[in-house]
Amino acid sequence: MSEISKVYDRSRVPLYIQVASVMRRRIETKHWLPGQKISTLVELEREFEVARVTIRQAIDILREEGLLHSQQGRGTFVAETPVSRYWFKLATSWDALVDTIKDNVLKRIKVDLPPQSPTLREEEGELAPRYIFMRSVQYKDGEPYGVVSVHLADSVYRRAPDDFRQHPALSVLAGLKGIEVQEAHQTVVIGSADPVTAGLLRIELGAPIAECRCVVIDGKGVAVYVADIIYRSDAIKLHIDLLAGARASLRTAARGRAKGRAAGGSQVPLRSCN
Amino acid sequence: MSEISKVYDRSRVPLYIQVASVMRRRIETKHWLPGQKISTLVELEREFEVARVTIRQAIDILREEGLLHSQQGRGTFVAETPVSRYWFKLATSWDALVDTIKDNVLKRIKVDLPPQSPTLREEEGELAPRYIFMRSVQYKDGEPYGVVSVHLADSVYRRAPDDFRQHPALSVLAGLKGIEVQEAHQTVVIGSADPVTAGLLRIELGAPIAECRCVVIDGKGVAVYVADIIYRSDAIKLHIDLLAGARASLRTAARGRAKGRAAGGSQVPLRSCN
DNA sequence: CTCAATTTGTTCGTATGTATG
DNA sequence: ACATACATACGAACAAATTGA
Repeated sequence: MSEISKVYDRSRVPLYIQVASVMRRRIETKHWLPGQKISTLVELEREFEVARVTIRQAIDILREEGLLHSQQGRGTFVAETPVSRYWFKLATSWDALVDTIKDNVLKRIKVDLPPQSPTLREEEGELAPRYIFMRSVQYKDGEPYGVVSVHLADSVYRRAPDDFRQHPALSVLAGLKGIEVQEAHQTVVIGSADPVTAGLLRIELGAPIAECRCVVIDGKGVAVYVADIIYRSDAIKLHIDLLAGARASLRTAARGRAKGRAAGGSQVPLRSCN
Repeated sequence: MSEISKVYDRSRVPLYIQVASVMRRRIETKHWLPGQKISTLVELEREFEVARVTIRQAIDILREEGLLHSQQGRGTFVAETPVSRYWFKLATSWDALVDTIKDNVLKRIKVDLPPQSPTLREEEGELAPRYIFMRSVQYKDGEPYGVVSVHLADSVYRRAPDDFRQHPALSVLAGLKGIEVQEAHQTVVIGSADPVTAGLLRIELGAPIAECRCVVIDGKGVAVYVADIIYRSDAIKLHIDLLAGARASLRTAARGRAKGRAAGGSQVPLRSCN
């Protein structure tokens, strides 16, 4: 048995779907450029070590998706205008997070059996006595890309019920006076869509998703905001500035030394150490 | 047509695999608790609106994975010791990154046609004149979980060729004197495995993966280290302290006021340069 | 202990989908 | 396009183990 068929065998997914997913990826990663003619059926047959019909089935899928178009006698070509992916930048700081969500387009979803309170891990603070539960779907260009399920401490909710009903909870929370935020963190893992999520995001059951959990802990150690956010995996991108901490320190230090001086330019001096 | 079968129809993946993935998720999210008896076949039949045999096939998959076990006449139960997933914490700062990889278990892979130099985007700095290309696979408990493809500037490589051959490039780089790091960032998106990656990581073709790109830019604006790292999606977890920037500022400000006080504990003083 | 209800395990027939040559 | 082989999915019927009345 050849190397490549061992890879296929690892999967229970039909061959032509696997082949399609590989070709789709080549287009997305610009390995196959827009407008370019892709390999001939014969070449693909040899490369993937599958029958011609299987290649054709894979190409059919991508044609339906608008990623390829074929012309008899000429060949198969990559579409000129591939869909843009990974447009949503996951926030990595409080300010960025509040900023990105402040003018989100979202639609509230009714939940039949709202959970009374969130289930917290040890490091996620203490439970508040009462929570409000809300769920909404985020849209871009009419396409859903995220589902947000929020547990908001009732005490916080009562401060501005109308605002919380109409606007993203976190941005309302950030604007409230007198709330001391002791901790705010977000964890991200990759999971797969359950039927409810798949329905809301209009993706396949079991399709990869990014599961984000965002917890805000107040000055007393109480988790006042607990959000489970699920994004389509092809919508999001994460950009981490590995030197951000150092940069922030420098900025503050500089500010401390020469008070009021701007942190100057886009470049930072940094790392001449070692 | 019912709601749920609409969801199924969106996918070309076999039904029993979809059902299995939903049930797997319930176990992972503790919706079904360890040791608990899950719904009977008849109930599951009704819930998923599929035939009994299909439910059985799904359960068979999870039994093979060690997540479920059934007993005739009693029922089907969630395993007591579900496999731990998401154990690898993706680093979000330079120090954490250097720290996590410094004693990695990895195996070098020979690459037939190493690319001459990386393809950089605008924000990723200037190309160095020459690069060395290396690829390795990272293991935990004999299981592969990551593939690292590194382009290292030749000028840097020559500083310590032996070290670079034997140890993770980034930790060697971090230890080199006189290298000024101007930028270091990492972007993460979710993709799907191509045949080569699937083979190396022993996952299905098209299975979800985390694609990380890590770029280090030196003082002259040259990208000296460009790594494409691919992780199995079920291996990694990302923890973001949203207040890290603010915290770092505070820390430095405090240090500025009371000069010379050690940053305490086993933590490296770090970045006290400049 | 037996009986009935419950629950998983197995098998058949049929129809359609997948993959090859 | 065709013939062949195997996988997927359904519904139904029956067998075997477990439980509790």
